[in-house]
Amino acid sequence: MNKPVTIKDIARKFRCSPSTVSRALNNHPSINEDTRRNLQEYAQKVGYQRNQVSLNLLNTKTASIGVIVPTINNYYESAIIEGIDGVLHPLGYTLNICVTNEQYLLESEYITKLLSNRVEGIFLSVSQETYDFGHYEHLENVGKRNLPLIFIDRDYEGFSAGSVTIDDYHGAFAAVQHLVNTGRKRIAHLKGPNGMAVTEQRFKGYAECLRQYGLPLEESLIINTNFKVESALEPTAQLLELDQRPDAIFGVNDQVAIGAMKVIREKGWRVPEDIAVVGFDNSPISAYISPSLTSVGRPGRQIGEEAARIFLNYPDAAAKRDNPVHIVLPSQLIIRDSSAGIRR
Amino acid sequence: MNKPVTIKDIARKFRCSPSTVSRALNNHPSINEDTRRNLQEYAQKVGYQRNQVSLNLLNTKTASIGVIVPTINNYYESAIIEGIDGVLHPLGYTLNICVTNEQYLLESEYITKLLSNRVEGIFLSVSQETYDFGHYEHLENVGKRNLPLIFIDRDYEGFSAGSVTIDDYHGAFAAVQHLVNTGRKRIAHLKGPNGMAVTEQRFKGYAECLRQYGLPLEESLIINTNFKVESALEPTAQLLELDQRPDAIFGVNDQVAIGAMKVIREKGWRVPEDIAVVGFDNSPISAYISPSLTSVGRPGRQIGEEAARIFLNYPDAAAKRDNPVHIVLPSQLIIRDSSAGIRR
DNA sequence: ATGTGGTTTGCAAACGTTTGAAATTTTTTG
DNA sequence: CAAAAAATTTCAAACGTTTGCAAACCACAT
Repeated sequence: MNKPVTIKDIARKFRCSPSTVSRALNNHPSINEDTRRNLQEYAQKVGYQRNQVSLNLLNTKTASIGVIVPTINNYYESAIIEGIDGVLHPLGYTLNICVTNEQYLLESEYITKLLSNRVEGIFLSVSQETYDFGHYEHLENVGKRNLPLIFIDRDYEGFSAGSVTIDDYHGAFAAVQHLVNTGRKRIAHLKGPNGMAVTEQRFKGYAECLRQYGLPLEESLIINTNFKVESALEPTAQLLELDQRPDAIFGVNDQVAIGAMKVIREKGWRVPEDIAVVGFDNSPISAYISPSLTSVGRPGRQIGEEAARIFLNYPDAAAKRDNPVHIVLPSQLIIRDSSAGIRR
Repeated sequence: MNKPVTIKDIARKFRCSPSTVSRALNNHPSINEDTRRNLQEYAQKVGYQRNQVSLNLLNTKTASIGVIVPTINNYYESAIIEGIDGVLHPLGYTLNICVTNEQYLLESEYITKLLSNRVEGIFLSVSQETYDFGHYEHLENVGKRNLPLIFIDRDYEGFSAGSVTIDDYHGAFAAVQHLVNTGRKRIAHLKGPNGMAVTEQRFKGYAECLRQYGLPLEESLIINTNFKVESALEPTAQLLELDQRPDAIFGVNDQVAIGAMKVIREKGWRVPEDIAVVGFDNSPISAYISPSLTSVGRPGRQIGEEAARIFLNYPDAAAKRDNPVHIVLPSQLIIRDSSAGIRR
């Protein structure tokens, strides 16, 4: 862990000025050919690495941008990051990935850190806690700096910024419509945590679809989960013990749907014959489990790409704080075995 | 996107020196109470954020460390990152997560970037390409700087550095032993890409176990995959068309095992009655699919934690370049339905 | 007035690099 | 050989912050 070699060190060694070394290493034309070669060779030998920190200071820019997400352990989130990186990496930007673990405190801490590290933009998928408590003071300084802020996946209407989200509403609607069309009458919903936009939009799609098809919205058929597979177990068991058992379950995501399927099987019912199951995310595994899972696909990668493009167009009027762009990408129902077969 | 307020701006506004502003904002005792309050209030109002870049330069340290992984879209990798962060975040370190997507070029580029950004340590899980081509020139400058480098998950013997890995060998051995003990005679292996340590260690465990139990090692029963679920489909189909069909399949990871199960079902065979299946990773989903998947668990989080501890102890002799620490954590077989039932 | 002691503020240097302009050295030319 | 031109190198400032040390200011006692 020895000190990095600096341009000054090299200059001292060669009894020349730091300017000369700098120009030599940057192939500046006004440097003598021999000098250039000697300096470059020596720099290479001692493993000189230009100090980017000093450059960032000098240029007052960093070519780095912050990405704050609740979790990375998940197909969808990492697809978003890939999408952002795919657009921004070729342009020389570096991503600064921060994982909040759904905690407001960490989110706030990371915002401060990113601002203080002078990132040139922030992509934010707000944590569950932030949503729950609804306080957005940590974004104030982002506003004061007028730094490009783009909400990804989870939007927050209270703060005027660009956003790229999924049409959860229509995705959910399509899923439930599919269940209705295949003859299901009592469709339960394993809902996410109350208050979150994803959760509520999907719920809305579910509720509205039932309404349009004249089916009742029954409270006993709607139970909260927290997106994790385990959180579906108890609620599903509860559903199966109802006097009027559901004949379909719409899970807020694939994890929950998979958890539900497990319980259904364990209780001796069949999927899809007795109970159809539909998830949300179209995670890679959903096509390979048995029965394969019908699911609503979200174009995670595309979200990231669109968000990156908003960032790149930021100086444009359209993307500005007073009139932010909101992109809503469609989701797509992918029908598989877990909901197959028409019922009469 | 307006310029950040600096300490100089504030000083100009208040007709005082930058030193005074700096001290006031840092609650230095020698600052007049009124001055302090005024300056702090103003700084707060205009959203002043100290410029960490300049501080990093001044102190020639950054309290940030690089983490280079092939992918983050995966339970295991993200558990490792969580582990590292869990230990290092409370101490004020910031992680700089880089995803190589298994490409040597990106890995090399990130190493350079991290060095040049003056990170204080690097955690590296080498990419598949790096492994394949076996060139480690990109690590030379890390060596010259004598910067703490810790291999996580995938070790490379050619470069003297600390490492934390999994005992893949014994994990694989245990998995195959379990299959043998439950009466399986023709155990196939869906191997990973040749040359990678994980792949080869697991293969070794498989091969050695067969040898110890007097079972032949048949080439036709060993086929390569690339860890992804799709990559198991064709190889499994191939296995099922053999004259002497296998009665068990040991997959290099859960994804591959799940892919294999799908094909087995589609061809009309039963798991585990006709063919037992065992995976590797104990990914969260493995307990919830049907049949639930027997798998070898890897303590990802613990890997990250141990690696972080090596980093923290780096000045110690034990962790130094000339005598690096190598920690090998045990893996653990978790038996589920996909391999249940004894056969005679 | 002068000195003492305490409080508060400012100066200047430092971190590593780049870059316009000035200075120096080398080469060319008449 | 001197002058002009060209090639090469150095100087100094800048980015934003901190900090040891010196300076300024104030109140109060002599």
